[in-house]
Amino acid sequence: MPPRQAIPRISQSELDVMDVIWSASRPIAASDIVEALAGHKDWSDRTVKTMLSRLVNKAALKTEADGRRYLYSPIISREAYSLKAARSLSDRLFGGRAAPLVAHLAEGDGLTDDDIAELEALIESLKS
Amino acid sequence: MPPRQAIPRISQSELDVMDVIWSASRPIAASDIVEALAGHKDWSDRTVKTMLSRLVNKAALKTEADGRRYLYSPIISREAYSLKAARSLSDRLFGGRAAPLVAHLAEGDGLTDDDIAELEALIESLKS
DNA sequence: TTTAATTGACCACACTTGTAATCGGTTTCA
DNA sequence: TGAAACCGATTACAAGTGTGGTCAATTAAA
Repeated sequence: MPPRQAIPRISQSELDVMDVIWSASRPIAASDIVEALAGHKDWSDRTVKTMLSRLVNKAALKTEADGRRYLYSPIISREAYSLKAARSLSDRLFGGRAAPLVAHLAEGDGLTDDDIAELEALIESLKS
Repeated sequence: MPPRQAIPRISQSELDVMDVIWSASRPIAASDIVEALAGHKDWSDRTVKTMLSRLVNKAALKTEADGRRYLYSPIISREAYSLKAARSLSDRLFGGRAAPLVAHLAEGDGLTDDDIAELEALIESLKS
């Protein structure tokens, strides 16, 4: 049995950092992460560095040396994390049932026509 | 404009307490909450009391006196909280789109046939 | 009526999170 | 070649969280 990968708890802000790294889809340097975040987050570069260390510590990221700096890449995939988060929300608040969750999202214009079409196709494909 | 109810951040453990109170659907005493949690949570009653105070502080619960004790009831409804949480998850991890979220839940036997049927009916009703 | 149990109020303490500052070693540019 | 810039490591510090202890008042029981 391989040591099953436990998915660590990733905080809100840490998730913003993970997002950049997931999107990069290749090992990426801290400076590039800082730059990518600069648009929508008003963080000092030290703050981003702290997040990176913490994420490495909790085994969400790994590093490889590149000269005197590191390149960061995910250990936890976006898929794995999203799955865990979705499952946990659904279990915790909707008794594990997807329909009420979707119904909730639908309330208050939460779903566009495209969403609905997409969902319909998905349901169709699940019925087999 | 009525002072729009801001939904406070409720932590994981606090949510367990809220769950009991939501399920009670009537004002409920601390001792009953402790008892209800005893099954699946290994908490001291002091711990539960602390949660209750914090929840009252963050305006998620209100109290009414009943003799020398309090009865607790929700200010935040389960609906409101669930909606907020679902919306936030969907935005943060799935770009606000419901279909990938449902697709994720579907992976790994996340959805039963009943779920799928229910979803289908829901989708049908949304198409209008 | 003295004692034990109950209740909310207040206090404690380590860990996490958000948000950095400082330090000590490299580079690189003037 | 000496100063400036850059990098990761280490440290800081307040607020939030998980978990529970102490206290004072009250009530119920012996």
